[in-house]
Amino acid sequence: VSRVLHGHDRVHPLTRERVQKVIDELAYVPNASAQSLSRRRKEVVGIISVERFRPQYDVETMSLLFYDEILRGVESRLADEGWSCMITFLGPEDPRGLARLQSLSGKVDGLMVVEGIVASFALARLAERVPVVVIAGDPKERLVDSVVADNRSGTVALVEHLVKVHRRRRIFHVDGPVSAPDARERRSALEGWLARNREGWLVGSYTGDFSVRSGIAAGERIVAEHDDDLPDAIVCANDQMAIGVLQAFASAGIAVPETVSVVGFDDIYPALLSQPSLTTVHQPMRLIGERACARLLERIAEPSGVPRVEMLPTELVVRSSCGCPAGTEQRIEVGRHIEEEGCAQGPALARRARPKGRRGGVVLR
Amino acid sequence: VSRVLHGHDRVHPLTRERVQKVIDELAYVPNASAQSLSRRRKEVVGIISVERFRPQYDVETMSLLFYDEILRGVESRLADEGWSCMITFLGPEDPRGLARLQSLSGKVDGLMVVEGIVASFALARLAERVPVVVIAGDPKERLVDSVVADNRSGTVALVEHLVKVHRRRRIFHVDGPVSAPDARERRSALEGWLARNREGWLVGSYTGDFSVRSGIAAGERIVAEHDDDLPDAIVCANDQMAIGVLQAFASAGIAVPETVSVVGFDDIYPALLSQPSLTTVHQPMRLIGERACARLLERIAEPSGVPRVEMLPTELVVRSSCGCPAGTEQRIEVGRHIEEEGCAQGPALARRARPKGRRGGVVLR
DNA sequence: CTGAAAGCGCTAACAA
DNA sequence: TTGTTAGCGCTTTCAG
Repeated sequence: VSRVLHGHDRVHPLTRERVQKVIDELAYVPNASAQSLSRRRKEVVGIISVERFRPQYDVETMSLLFYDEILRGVESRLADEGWSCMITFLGPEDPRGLARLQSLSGKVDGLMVVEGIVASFALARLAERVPVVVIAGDPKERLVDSVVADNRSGTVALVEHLVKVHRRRRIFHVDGPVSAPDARERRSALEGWLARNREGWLVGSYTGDFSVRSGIAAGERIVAEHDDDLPDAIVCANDQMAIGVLQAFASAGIAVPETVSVVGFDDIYPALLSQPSLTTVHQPMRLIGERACARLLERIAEPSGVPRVEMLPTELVVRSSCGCPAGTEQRIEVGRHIEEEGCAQGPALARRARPKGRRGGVVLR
Repeated sequence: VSRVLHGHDRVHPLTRERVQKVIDELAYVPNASAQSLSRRRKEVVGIISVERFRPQYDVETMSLLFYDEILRGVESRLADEGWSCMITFLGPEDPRGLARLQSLSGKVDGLMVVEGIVASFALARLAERVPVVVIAGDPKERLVDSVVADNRSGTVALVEHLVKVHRRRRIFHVDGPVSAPDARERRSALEGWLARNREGWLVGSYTGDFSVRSGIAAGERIVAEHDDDLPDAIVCANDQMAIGVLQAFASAGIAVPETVSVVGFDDIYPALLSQPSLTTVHQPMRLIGERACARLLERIAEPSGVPRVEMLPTELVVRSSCGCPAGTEQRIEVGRHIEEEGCAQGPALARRARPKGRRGGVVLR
């Protein structure tokens, strides 16, 4: 039955037919647990994503679509392979978190983890047991495979658009939390560009927490402190905060984009509907999911080897909050697809790199 | 090790400690496949949901949030139990569909299927192998367990609000596709109410396909055919179509809600932002997921027994497109939590009710 | 090409 | 309380 089912072995056509008939009659489906046990492969990967419980839809909820798109990307890649996907949502402070991760790790051949949920020590522990790919993590991460969007060139495209096209020179930065790697990337790209180019400079900054609320606070602060001398442009680390700034400015009667430009990052749905519609940067979420999954499958097939960081291009989405005419919606791809080698000496990887009886570095396919 | 890990058996405290120490040192996690094989239980359930690939966010995409919320409900229920969840997205015409379902059914203890993806013959086949719960299916379904929102009382609440509060008597109905059970429920509830109450009556209807586009078509048709004598209210089978109608009316210069009311169903996010904001009915998606999952777990524990339909209350969301003042946002729970017995004689269930070598009715745990 | 049998890693029943 | 062992259902040698 096994031989017929998988078609690998040579089986006499008549036998095959006879067996197949019974398979069909019984609607036989093999027990996956037994298969996995025997094959030492479960053909299942796990993805750990963020839980956020919200009773009502709002702008914050919409940013969750980000994760749902990643999931869809992962699943579609997996479907091509005949594998399946287990999903676990974890809150930032879930007390059962570790236990759930552990239990999950026994049910899968590999794990994908969305940045910001799993503490790095837990990540290292997981990585000792199964291959792990980090999604949207720190591109400086050298110990685990990761797939990220190119936040830097997205930011640069945004600033260049502001400065070169709209001549907005005095930039105010609404930053994200220091703990968020993507906020870090965006900030450092912004600062780097401003340091290299005399045409624009920073007139102030505010550290928010990625929420609309903190964007409103930033906007109010700007109005209060720079009222006589508003910045030319507000560069926000994400769309939620940009929407908050827009709201604060609307309340204060400040015209966007006439008086000041506002731009965001992420391209969440409400950014499209805001007044004025928000110029932002789009991340290829679905592609991120697909690539992360592809990378994980490679790692499962070949656990040894150096971890890599894969960086995906983003899209500058030009709408009207930057100063372009209302109704504008132009998408420009920025950045390129980069793959960088990490560091083979990392502790997490070091152990994984030498599975029983194998020297690292050998490419097996 | 097994005894220590699960704590069931009496193990000497010293032995337990000694064993636990090694477990910790090795960071031992049991192989779930071997456990499942031995226990005859995988502690995994599958959920089959709809795939819809959309390169850009728009109103249609937002309606997908519906499914994502269900998934989150399922997962949270499962987490309480220490079980895991496998997700499969299926397109309506996926040629690999059957194969994927089959393969999935070998990996799980039970399946939840979102209405409208799996043909009923395939559903029956699945139900022979594993317990199946249908989500948002036809409440007339008597052969499989199902969990649905109470579309009927939601519709009734909507119409009563329109007729009794706003005196909108001449109703136009923008219907959903005949194949959709929820559209069917909403339609028949509307017709039933109108038949029983003389205060309102139908002046026309249009059959759409749940898309914004078809809503626009409906709106244009209404404008063209009823221009001199517009209906008092347009009752749409979902929010997307209501938004389409709103758009068509805006283009035609028809004032909503002054001249005519428009209401939707589902409470998708863009309904909140439409001009005017849409009065609609909210379904408790997350709860639907939780209840469906709970029901499935019960069925897995006790496969025999009569299938049930569980109906969850909805919320009337009163905003301004019905005629209430702009800025209104009132939520009123309607309908009650109902559980109805299905038919134990159904073929799908009949076979499941007697697993090999067992007479039904024996509770095994 | 087909049949037989040794595991895969675990649980649970039984013996000690 | 602890040790031993027979499966769980499948894949994959190895013999024939």
